Amino acid sequence: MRAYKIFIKGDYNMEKEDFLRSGHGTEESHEEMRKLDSSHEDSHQEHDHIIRSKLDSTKVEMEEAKEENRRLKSSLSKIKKDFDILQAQYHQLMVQHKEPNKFSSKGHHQDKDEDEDKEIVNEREELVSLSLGRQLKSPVPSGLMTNKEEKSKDIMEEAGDDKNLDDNEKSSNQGLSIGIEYKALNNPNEKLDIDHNQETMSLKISNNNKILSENSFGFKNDGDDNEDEDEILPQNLIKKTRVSVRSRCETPTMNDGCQWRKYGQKIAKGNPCPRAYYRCTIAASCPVRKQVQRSSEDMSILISTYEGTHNHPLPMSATAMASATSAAASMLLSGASSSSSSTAADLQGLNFSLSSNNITPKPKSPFLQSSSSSGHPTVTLDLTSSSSSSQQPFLSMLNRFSSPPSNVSRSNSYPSTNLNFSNNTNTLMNWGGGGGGNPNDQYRAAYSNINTHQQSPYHKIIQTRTAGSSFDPFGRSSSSQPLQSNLDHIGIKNIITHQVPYLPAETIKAITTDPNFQSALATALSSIIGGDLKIDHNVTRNEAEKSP
DNA sequence: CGTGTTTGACCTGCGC
DNA sequence: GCGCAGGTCAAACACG
Repeated sequence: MRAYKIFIKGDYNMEKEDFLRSGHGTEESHEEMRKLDSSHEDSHQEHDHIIRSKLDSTKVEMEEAKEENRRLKSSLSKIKKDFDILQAQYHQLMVQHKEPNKFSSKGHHQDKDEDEDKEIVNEREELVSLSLGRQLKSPVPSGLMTNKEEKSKDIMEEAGDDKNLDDNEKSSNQGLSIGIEYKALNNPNEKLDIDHNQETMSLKISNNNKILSENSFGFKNDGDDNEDEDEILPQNLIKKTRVSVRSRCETPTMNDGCQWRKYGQKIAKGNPCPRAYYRCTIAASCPVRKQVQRSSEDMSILISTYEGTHNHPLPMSATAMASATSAAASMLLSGASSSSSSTAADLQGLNFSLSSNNITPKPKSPFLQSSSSSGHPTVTLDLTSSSSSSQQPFLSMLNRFSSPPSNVSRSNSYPSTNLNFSNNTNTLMNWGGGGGGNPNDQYRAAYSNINTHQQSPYHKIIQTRTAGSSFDPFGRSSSSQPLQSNLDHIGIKNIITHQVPYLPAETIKAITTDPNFQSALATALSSIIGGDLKIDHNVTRNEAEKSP
């Protein structure tokens, strides 16, 4: 029996010879040989049968694969249809918003020809920088624009996608554009590459008719311009705006992806906990500072205050933080420049509200917090509020956008914005995980949620991009992205078709309706959430709204 | 030995 | 002008 089995697998002739050599030369052995031959036929048939069965199974698998392909094709076509519809709706919306804003955004640069508009549009579309807030197409911001930004602009003009021109132009007509884009500094042609070792970010903020301020939280490609801008820009007469992040963290410092060096420590008045001073060490000349202090009210709350502008490429996890702080800064600055009335906008369930006057101290929105630290206008990202719905932290977090934080200081010295990204998980403490390491890994980490939680609410935000083009969450144009990226547009309709109920201030409206802003914010949020949170894919926004 | 932290001294801005 | 508090500097120290 053992020999038969060997025949099936092995060399029949060899086994037969061995069998003869083994001394079986009698009739009995002949009988055995006949049995062996017949068994060989049986084994051969068995072999054929196995092959046939394998073929059948392979055919079945192929059929399944074909069916899967058909399903994917159909879903893709459906997505494309949805996308087209949404694109049209977005166009319609933007046209509606375009008319009233036309004057303010183009009022003082009507002499600019259309080519320049398109140029800037392309720039806005493809800038490596994080462009937050309102940006005007005037010679003034060109002074703000660093050489590298101009280079990137040129690069983008080369690689510009005319498909997106209309949308971006409409956005820019509102004087607002928020986007994060990356480029390879050394090789512009690698702009679309996933490798972001050389990615840089910058942030430019300007008003419709005047530059508000060089934002302190974005990332410029050339930090040497800081001083010049400080001299040029009147808004820099006020102290640098800060972003304060309140979070529950047991560790001495919050991992925000940047590398910091401690240079001082002080016992601040009114707080027994010492305040630590850090500066960014990724680049020697980086002016960014960070203060870390525990709250006197709740020792478990860590308050990290950021100030300054990075002048170097950042790790992906740090850019996520930058996105969040930039969004907060944008809120602050837009609020400071807009009318005194409170403003609000509904962004995919994120009730972005903002009020910006120094006259009415009481905030009408969760984001209005008039706080100032040493005369610095301060934006507070509050990550500290506890949540009972741990299963859907992000949804809860979104919902808490409409509830004012209870533990934010307030004063009237400067306008301040408070973003309540409340959550009860310590995963928030890790902005993308790891204080450095391979930027690609961080990039993948930041994307992990996006790719695996396509139905999650923030994923829908992340995937909302300017119509006609495919962007990754960091704003890079990625029309050549693989299928996954295209599929990621699934959620786009949820944001565009969601009508903004009331838009008192066009600035906030423009900010919150700008897909680039949504992307930047979502990027930050996705990094906040990290890979630890499991978002229920089946949760709808209505369900999210039900949660407390 | 290089890098990061600690800590007292010093500088600066603001309010009185 | 003075005092206070926030912020920064830099030498000493610790650590891998």
